[in-house]
Amino acid sequence: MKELDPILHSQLRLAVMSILMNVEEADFVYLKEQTESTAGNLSVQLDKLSSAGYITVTKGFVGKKTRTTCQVTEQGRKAFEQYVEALKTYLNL
Amino acid sequence: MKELDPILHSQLRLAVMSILMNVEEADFVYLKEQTESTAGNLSVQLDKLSSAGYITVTKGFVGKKTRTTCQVTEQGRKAFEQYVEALKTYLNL
DNA sequence: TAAACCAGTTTATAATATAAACCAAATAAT
DNA sequence: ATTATTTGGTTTATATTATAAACTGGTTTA
Repeated sequence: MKELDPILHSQLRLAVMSILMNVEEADFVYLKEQTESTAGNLSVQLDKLSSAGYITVTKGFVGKKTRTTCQVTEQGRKAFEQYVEALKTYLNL
Repeated sequence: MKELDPILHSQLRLAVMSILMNVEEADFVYLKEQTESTAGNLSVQLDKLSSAGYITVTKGFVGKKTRTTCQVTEQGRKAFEQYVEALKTYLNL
């Protein structure tokens, strides 16, 4: 039985990746809304995805307000697709 | 975003359920082989699935040797199917 | 200028997964 | 016959994880 990438096998990280797979980029606030997570949890999980090289996190400004935007990397895209393939063997899809 | 049942969102428990969904019953030794898990880990996770009402665990004998067999319950079957549906929204399937 | 707010980060805690250590019975070896 | 090994597990300890609570630094509002 195939291994399930532990970085992706986490509800919140998977939700984030799922969103980022379908969108050019997404910012912190948007991800927080969509995933209904707390800021702290989201912050931690974004760090993990970033450390794993699955996303890039860019801090910028919009006017005077900070804005943190995230994008999936090519590596992240691949990992996600492999995770999906592995899961299919578990789910009988 | 849908919640992912935490009882099923675990590699080993999911693997066990996946096997049990396709088979009338399976014993401890078989599950251990198929999942390539340690006996300790498997024992703990079977307990959790059992406590959740997702499987039944029956201890019997075959000759003089003990034999622990597992079957998925109707509740377990439903939970598994719902988990699959929930996951699909994450995986874009 | 103080109070409330926004966008996050850091830290503490609780839950989880996992393997190591253990146990009792059966079989094999000496 | 007695000791060693294997089988089929369970219990317990540990390391990792997920999560929320508490905090921070700047910003707008009153």
